[in-house]
Amino acid sequence: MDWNLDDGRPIWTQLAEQLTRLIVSGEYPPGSRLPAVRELAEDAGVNPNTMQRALAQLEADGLAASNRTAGRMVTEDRVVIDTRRRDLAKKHIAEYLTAMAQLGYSAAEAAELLREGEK
Amino acid sequence: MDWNLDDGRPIWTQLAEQLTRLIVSGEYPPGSRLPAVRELAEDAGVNPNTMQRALAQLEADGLAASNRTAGRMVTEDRVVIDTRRRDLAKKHIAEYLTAMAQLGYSAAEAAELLREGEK
DNA sequence: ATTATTGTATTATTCAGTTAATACAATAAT
DNA sequence: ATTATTGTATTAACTGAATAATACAATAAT
Repeated sequence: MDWNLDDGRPIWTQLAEQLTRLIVSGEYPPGSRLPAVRELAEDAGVNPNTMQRALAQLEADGLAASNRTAGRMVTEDRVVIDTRRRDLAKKHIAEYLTAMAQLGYSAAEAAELLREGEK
Repeated sequence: MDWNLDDGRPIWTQLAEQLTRLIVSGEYPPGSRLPAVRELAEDAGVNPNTMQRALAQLEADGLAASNRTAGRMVTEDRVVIDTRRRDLAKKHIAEYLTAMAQLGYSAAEAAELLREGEK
């Protein structure tokens, strides 16, 4: 997969976000097993330590838990996952509106431009 | 003013973005004089070197130019400014749609949620 | 003419993020 | 029982971002 590690923010932060997206979008279903730390790290082209840090964040968020040698599992709690999905959506909506407002676009204009696709 | 230096990205990047917003939104009109580097730095609570770096970016973008001791002026070229404003808007639109798509929301849903405000 | 203010450049230091190279304990797989 | 794989921890080194402390040249203001 394409990990898209572009902007200047810490890599482990971006990795955590990416993993979170994979979970809330269902590509890593509830209760499923995540790839091993070393495997994920190689796939993303980062140091295992960096990936470990990202995964630690996922655990802190309650999205995953590790069973030591049995690997790491996505939480079975769909409420946690869905809540996270909705919260992220709300965050993106707010950020979009704020960004557009700072450019001088009203909320109505911001919504209208979305419908047009671009311009 | 509130500079909102929050996320983990380099501060000079965020400063440049903030200054750009002030210009494209018209708070720093075309041809007007920008505050001195040291003044801006103090206001933002950052080192003058860091603010200088942000301003260098603005010049590279053609949004401002320095007249040595006469201070630094916003470009008079309204086309440059307006183009930049539109490009930033397009970027935010694309980013919003991408972010929502990664969460599993269609473009229609993303637009709908905007209209509802939240949920 | 003198002074203050401007943008700019330089050097050193600190700090967080990242990589690297291991090491260890637990346990699934054989 | 042995081996391989798992998550985890540790230490060192490197890098870029940021701060700090200056310094300098140009010129507007006095």
